[in-house]
Amino acid sequence: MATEDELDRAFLALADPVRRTIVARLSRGSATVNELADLFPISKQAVSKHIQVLEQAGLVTRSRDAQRRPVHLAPERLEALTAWIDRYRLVREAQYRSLDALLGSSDPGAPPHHAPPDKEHPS
Amino acid sequence: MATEDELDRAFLALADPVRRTIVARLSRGSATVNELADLFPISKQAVSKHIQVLEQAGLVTRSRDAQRRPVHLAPERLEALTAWIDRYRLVREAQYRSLDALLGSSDPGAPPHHAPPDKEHPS
DNA sequence: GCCTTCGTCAACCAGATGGTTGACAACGCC
DNA sequence: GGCGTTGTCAACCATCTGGTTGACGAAGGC
Repeated sequence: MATEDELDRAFLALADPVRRTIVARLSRGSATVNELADLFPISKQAVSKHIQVLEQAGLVTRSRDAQRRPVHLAPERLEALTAWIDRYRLVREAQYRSLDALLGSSDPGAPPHHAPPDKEHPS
Repeated sequence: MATEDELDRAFLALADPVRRTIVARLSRGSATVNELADLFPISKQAVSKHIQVLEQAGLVTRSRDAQRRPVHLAPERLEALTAWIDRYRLVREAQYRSLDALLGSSDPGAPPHHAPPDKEHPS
């Protein structure tokens, strides 16, 4: 299970097309900084920073190979993200489905399909 | 399927503990801005901004109820996120598992477990 | 009609982010 | 030892973010 701060960093890391492309590339095998930099029209320093963000987010790891520092994907953290999302997605979809089945259809403009706002925090 | 820009906004939206808490709260039912603001020690204007971020990310929708504007979770976009993550997570874990089974164990410092970096972008 | 509640808009501020360039350390090849 | 390769560190800059406060529009209750 990831801490709040780890979730922060992991989601933030994926909120950038460059870093998502890096993840996609790494899912097909490790790569060096220069190899990854070839994928983008930005400097290798910028790519190095992106990798640091991914590393601090726990999404990638690095090893040593002479002067190279290959980057590898760390799927465990990805799994933690889907776990977080699914916790709320599934609850919600279950509500949708059960009530959609009940109501037949729902007004997309004002989705009622569930109990009135469960005010657990009234003023 | 979500566009790159939509993924950007959705991941960015979840990269904040306040917004994640809002999502968690909404998974148990809709809520108004003031109800959500009660959950945090910040102004309702700030919460309103967070909701705008979530709305532009496609993670929540809003409806009208007199002068209230209830916020509802939109699970479809959450589903798109897990779909994106799983695409790369599963590939990667399949590699891990098959090679872990093959090798018995792997050096965590320098995970080799697959073919040498598939250089599709050599200089 | 008046006032309260709900929510947003605008202006502003401190700090983080993503990019640049330049210098430099580490390693291996000759 | 000298050189090319790989990658990082530091300084700098423009832009975005998350928060504030203050004013204001919209909808109902009285």
